[in-house]
Amino acid sequence: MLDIQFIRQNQEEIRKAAQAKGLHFDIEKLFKADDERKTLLQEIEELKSLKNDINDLIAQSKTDDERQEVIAKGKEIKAKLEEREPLYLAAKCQFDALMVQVPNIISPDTPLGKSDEENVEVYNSGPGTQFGFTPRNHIEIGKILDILDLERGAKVSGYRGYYLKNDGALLALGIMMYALKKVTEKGYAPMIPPTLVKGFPLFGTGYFKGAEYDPAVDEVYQVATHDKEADGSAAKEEKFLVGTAEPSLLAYYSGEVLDAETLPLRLAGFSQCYRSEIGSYGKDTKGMYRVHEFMKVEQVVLAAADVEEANRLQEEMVSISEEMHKELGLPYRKLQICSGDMSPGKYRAFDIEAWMPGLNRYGETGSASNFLDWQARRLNVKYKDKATGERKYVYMLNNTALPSPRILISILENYQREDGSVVIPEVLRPFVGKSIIEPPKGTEK
RNA sequence: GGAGGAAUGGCCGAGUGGUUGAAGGCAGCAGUCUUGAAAACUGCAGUACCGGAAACGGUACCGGGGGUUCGAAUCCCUCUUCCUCCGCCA
Repeated sequence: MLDIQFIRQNQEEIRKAAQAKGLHFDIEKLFKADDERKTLLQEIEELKSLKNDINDLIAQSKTDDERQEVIAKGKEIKAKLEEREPLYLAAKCQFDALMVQVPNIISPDTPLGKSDEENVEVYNSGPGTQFGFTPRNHIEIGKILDILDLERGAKVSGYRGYYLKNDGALLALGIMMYALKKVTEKGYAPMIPPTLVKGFPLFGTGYFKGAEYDPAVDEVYQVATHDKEADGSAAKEEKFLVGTAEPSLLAYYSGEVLDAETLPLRLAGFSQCYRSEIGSYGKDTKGMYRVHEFMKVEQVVLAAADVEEANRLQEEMVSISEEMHKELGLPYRKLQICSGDMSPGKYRAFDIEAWMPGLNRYGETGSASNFLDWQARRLNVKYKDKATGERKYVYMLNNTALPSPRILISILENYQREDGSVVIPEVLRPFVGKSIIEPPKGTEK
């Protein structure tokens, strides 16, 4: 969400951003709704002002007749208000619905493009791992090493379900522990946030495509509502499963005014992540590349309202992800996301993609986004500017530190040897307790 | 799951239908006094939205939502959160 004043002052830029992102947004309709809302608001406030005068008139009235006259006047005003108020509410409702759809502007360095094919590679760590044999994919490796079971995963959990077993389980958690330690060293406060949340954190961060949750388009799981209507009280509770720690981490400060001196706030959350993948039927159907639940360490930053500072913090986060890819010895590249591949709220975005030999391509293992104040307005997080004493919305940014299963894919496939065994990257060895994962005895062919 | 209690400004805390955006206190800011500090005294101080170049004016806000009334912090309904006790349980 943006500020209506800002939208009016920067309408050309917003029009351009909407077009570049491939969104259809009628800005004139918004302005009309705003005008209508304001006209009605003024009318109502005037009536209310008259209504408030009644109190004084009552106090001044000396006789009972005078008093009755004033009360009659009050009744008249009340009737007028009752007629106007629904009109105002409808106008405001219309305005709010449009406001929520206004896309954020895009940074000047964002490449224009229609889809992910036009993302721009800004760094490449070099050619992928070379093998003296035909490399296997992580599914085959997982089977040989008895660390991944997709069949039973599907049996128990359903489509895209999986079990990580034995050293696979240790390796997955090791990746998480490694990432959490790394970002903690870099000054990000580690957190284990809730994954079962109310609607507002997801609305606030932009994970609901509209103003309300829509199971037909939103990639979010809704947990069955607990409906107590049977016993007379109509208590309903909507809960959702987060797809990343980002909503929980950012909503932590919702409704608060932060002390400017604490900014930038750097947080890192470890969480299980749930994704319905509702728009991805038939995409990446094999293995654990695209799954319904996985573990991830996510970083977020709440910063002062300064674009350059925010961009710098975004780069700081990306560089931490890059450092981890390097330490893990994974070939990777860095992409700047083009306008058409950016969600409405984003100002500037980068992806990290690790090389996955078994898939013979790069696969997304991280994404760093700068939203400026777009999320902070929805979540209502401000800070008090030290110099002016003014309250401003913070700028919010997020970045994948490491996602467990996708990094696991890249590790298994890059570190595989001809016999199916996998060398464990140095930095993860303390967590697994060994340097090589070998096929269980008696199973090698 | 059962039974009670509570929710007021940054904090504490008055206030049960009419100049209450809200007494009083603490903390905060500015000033007087002081060599400086403390103390004392004086003054200023909430947030959001609308109008305005500004000064300023208006409206709303006493956990959220709804209702009664000419008028609600105050009465009614409802939800949420917190506390206490009992029961149950990882």
